Amino acid sequence: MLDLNFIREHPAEVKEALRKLHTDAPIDAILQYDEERRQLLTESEALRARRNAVSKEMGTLQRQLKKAQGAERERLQSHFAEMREEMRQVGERIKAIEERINDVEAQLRAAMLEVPNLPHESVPPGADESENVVVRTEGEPRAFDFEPLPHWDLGPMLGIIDFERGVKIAGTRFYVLKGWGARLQRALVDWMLDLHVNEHGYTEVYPPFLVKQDCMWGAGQFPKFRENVYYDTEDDLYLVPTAEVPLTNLHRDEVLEPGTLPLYYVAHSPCFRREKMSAGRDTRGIKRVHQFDKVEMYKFVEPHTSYDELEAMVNDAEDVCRRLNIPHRVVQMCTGDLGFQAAKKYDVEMWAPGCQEWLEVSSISNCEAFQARRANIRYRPAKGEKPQFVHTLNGSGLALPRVIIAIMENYQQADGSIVVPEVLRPYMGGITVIK
RNA sequence: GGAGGGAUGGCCGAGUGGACGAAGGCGACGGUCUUGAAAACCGUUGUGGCGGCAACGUCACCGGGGGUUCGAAUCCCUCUCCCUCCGCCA
Repeated sequence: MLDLNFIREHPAEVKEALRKLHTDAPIDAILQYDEERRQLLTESEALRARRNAVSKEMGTLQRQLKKAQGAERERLQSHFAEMREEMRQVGERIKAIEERINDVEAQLRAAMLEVPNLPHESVPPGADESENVVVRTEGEPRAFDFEPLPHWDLGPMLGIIDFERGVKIAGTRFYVLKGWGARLQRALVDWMLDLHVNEHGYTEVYPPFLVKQDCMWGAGQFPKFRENVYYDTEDDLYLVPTAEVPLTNLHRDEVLEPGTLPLYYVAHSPCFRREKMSAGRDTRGIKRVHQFDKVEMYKFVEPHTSYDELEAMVNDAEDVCRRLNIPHRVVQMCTGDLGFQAAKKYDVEMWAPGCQEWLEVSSISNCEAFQARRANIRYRPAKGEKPQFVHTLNGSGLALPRVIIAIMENYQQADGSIVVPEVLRPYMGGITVIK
């Protein structure tokens, strides 16, 4: 959510920024609702002030009435009745105006929730992903003396990925990891969590994987990704599409006291996505599936530090690639590919020689105060000062089935076996090859 | 799932439909006293909206929402959460 004051004071700037994002949002409606809301508010408050004053008088009058006698009593009584009648009418007007205010506020809020975040000035302009910018590439693609196979061939050959049974159990885009495949995933999760906790300073979190609807709005998943989440209608609970959702909401409606920031969290969670919007894309293998595991990094920071924190988080994700010894590159999203929440975003991609493509294994965003405003997460800069919105950042560290793809395809040997990356061997019972 | 009990400021805790943004206490902050500290005493001590350059004014907020009333922390309905007991359960 953007700052309403900012929209009010710089409407042209906001509209220009939205043009760069190649999206649209109901800015004029927002301005109109805002104007009407403030007008109505002034009116109802004046009426309330009047009612408060008269009510006070009536209290005093009633006490006098108890002692009064004869004509004096009657005079007071009729005065009281007059006031009561006037206040009854004032009450009705207040009620009518406030109904209208509720209505306008609901529409204003709904419109505000539709507006995406605005891009940071350092974001390159561009219409879509074709105009993203490769910032750097690290690591040399391995030279094969045989034709490297894609993971959808290697997996079944080794008996570590079972596509047919996944489909039998849960339908298309589901899969089963078995034996060393399942173990490889568990090893990766453990190793990545240990890395971020021990060397990058994050605190491990085990959050709920089902969340209330508020959380989806707070993290900015709704309204845009409504179609893409699984949910339980009976209890109105939503399966998390990423641990970013519960992590964002960890400090919802809180004021963090001075000295608390920055907060770094890391959580492993399953992620559930219906992938409705991507129907028909990436149908082979485990690149795009309905259920996958991910290790997610999340930061709550003071605004003036958030862009340094973003670079640091990108580095934390790259560190995973480096230690696995898999070539990767960092891509900066252009304005047209920023998504809904981010002011600035990088993707980290691993090279997959089997399917011959760069696999997005991480997406790292600075959301600035966008999520903080939606979820009402503030901090107190110093004792006695007013609370302000924090900046939030999120990034995968990393997304699992894709890292498994990259390991399988990069570490495969001519006989179809897969060498276990050195850093993972302690987590794999010491084995060196999956065969 | 069943039966009861509860939710008031940073915390504890009072509150008869009008004097209540709310007693009292604790804590925190400022001050007096003191060489310094403690104690004692005095004072301050929430958030948000709207208007205003500002001082300030005004409105809202006693778990959330609705209702009754001229007027609600107080009465009614409803939801949520917490506690106790019973049942079930990894």
